[in-house]
Amino acid sequence: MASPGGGRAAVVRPLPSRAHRGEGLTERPVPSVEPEEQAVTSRQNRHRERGGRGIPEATVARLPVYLRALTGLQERGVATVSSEELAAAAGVNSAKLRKDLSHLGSYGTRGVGYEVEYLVYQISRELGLTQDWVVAIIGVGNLGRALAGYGGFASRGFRVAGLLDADESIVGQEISGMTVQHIDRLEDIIAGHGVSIAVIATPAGAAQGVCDRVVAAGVTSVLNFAPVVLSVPDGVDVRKVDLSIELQILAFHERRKAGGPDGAAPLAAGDTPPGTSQYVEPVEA
Amino acid sequence: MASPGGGRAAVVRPLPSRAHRGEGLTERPVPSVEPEEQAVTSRQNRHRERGGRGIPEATVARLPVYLRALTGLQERGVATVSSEELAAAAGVNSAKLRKDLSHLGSYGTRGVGYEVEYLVYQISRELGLTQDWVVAIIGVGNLGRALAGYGGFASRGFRVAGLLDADESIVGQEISGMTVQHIDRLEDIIAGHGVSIAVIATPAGAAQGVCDRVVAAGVTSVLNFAPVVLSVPDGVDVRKVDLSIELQILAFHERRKAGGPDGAAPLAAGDTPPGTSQYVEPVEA
DNA sequence: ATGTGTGAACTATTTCACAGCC
DNA sequence: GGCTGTGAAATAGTTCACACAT
Repeated sequence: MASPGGGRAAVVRPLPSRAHRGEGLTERPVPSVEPEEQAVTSRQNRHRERGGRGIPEATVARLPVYLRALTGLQERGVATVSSEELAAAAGVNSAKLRKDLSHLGSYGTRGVGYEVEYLVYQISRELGLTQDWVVAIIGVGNLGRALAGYGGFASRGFRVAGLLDADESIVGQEISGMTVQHIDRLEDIIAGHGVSIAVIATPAGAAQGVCDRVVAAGVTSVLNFAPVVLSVPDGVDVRKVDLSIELQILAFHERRKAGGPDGAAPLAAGDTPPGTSQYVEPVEA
Repeated sequence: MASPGGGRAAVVRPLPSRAHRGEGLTERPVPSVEPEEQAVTSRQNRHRERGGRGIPEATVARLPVYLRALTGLQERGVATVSSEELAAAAGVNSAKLRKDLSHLGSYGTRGVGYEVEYLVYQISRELGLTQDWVVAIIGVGNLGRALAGYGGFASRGFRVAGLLDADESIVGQEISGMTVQHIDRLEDIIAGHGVSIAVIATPAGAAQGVCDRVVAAGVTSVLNFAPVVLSVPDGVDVRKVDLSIELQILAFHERRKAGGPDGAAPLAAGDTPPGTSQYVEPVEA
C-alpha cells in the first residue's frame, strides 16, 4: 500500500500524466506487431502464434474482471495496488493475476505494485476499449429491453446503434431513449452505423436466420442469447450466454453437495412431482 | 448425413422402454458411489477425486449443450445419432463429444451410435434434472423480468418459487403469473419453499448484501447477474453471467481481425468521439 | 524489505489414432 | 464397414518459488 502520489486523493484524477513512471526509459516489451495468423487454415480453432503477442484466451476472459476491479479502486481514489490486493478484488489468486498481466507487458513496479490508472489504460487498450464499438440489438423482448437499458454497455465504449424487432406491435416503441426499428432495416442499420457486433436476443427459432443476415451484412462478432448453437463461417466469432445452461451446471454441483451421489433429493421441492415428464424411468415395458 | 435409424419417424415416442438395449446384460459402469471429498480442506478449488465418478468441469459445462441438441433431435423424431452428428448439432468435434460421454458411462453402441432418448435420460440424471430445483429470483428489474419469463427454466425442472425486490412500487405487481414479494420475505421464502438456488439480478450495489442473506438462509448455489465479484464462504458455488464482459471479449477478438494489432479502428463509429473519456492518451503533461 | 516477473513443475483439457465390438 | 471408447500424445492453463529490480 502507501499511496505513492502522497495523500489518498479522494478525487479521481482525469489525467495521470504518467510522466513520473520514467516515460523515456521504461521498456515497452510488447509493441512488436504480430502477423495474426487466422482465418487461413480450415481448422476451427485458431491457435494464436505464441510469440510477441498472443494473449491466452483464459487471460483475455479475465482482463475485463481486472478492469472492473481497477475501476472500482480508481473511484475510491486508490493510486497503487499490489497483485495481492487486486487479485483479491477480482476473485483470483495473485500468481494468476501476475501471470496474466505479464502477458500485456511489464506494467508493474517491483517492490511497489501497479499504478491503478496506468493499468486501467493498458488493459483498456489491450481489450480495444479505447475505441468505440457499435452494436445492434436484435430482438426486443424482455431480455432485449434489459440489454438496451444496461449501463455497462455505454460506459465501456459500446454504443447501441439500433434496437430491432420483427413484431409490428413493438416497432416504433421508445426503449431507453431509442426507437425500435423493424427488422427489415437490419442491413441498412449495420451498413449505415458501422455495426461490428450484433447482439441476438430473439427467440430460438429466429436466431440462425438473423445471424445469417448480420454475417452477410458484414458483422464478424455475435453475442448470442438465444438457446441455439449458431453456425457461422470461419472468421466470425460467436459468444453465447445461456441462462438455462448456467442453472444446469449449478444443479449438477448442488446435487453433489447435499444429496448422495445419485438419488436423494437435497432439499428440493417438497411437494411437486418430477418435472421431466418426457422420460419415465424404465420400469419394464 | 443419412438418417441413422432408417425411416424418419415423425412421431416422438413418449417411452422408449429401452428393453432392446439388453437391459439385463448391459454393464452400468458408473453406479459406484464416491465419498465426494469436498469442503474439507481450505483449498479454494476442490479437485474432485479422479476415480469412479468425478466428471471434469469442462465436460459438465458441455452436458447441457448436448442435452439441448438431443432434445431437438428427439422432437424431430430421430431415434439414434452418431457422435459425429450429435457433435455437429452441439458445435463441438466428435472426439470431444465421445470423451465427454465416456465419463458418464458406456451409453453408445459401437458401429451404431447413441440412442437419443436413452442418452437424454442419462445426461438429465447426471445433471440432476430428474429432480426439481427451486429457485428464487432477487431483483425484478428488466433483467429479472426477462428471467422470470424465460421458458428454459420451467422446462428443465427449475421452479421459480418467488420474485423479490426492494422497490415498493414493484412489490405486488404480477410478473409472468407471479406476484413480486418484498425482499423482507427473503428468508421466509427460502425456508418455506426449500429454495436451493438463488438468482441475483439486483443492481451491483445490492448484490453482496443479498448474497450474504441467501447464504445465511442456507442457499448454496448462486447465479449472479450483477457486475460484481461476490465473496462467499467455502462450499457455496457462484456462477456469474456478465454481459459487459462478453462484449469486451468480443471486442478484443474483433480488433485482432480487422484493425492492425494496435491503433486503426476496424469499422467502428465513423462519427463519434472516443467513448472512454476517463483516461486520455498521455500526450505529455 | 518488498513485491513483480517468470522459468519450471504440475494439472487440466483437447486431440489423435486405433483396438474392439456391432 | 462403421462407430464407440479410450490410452497416449499434444496443448493449454495454473501454481510454485525465487531471482531480481526498486
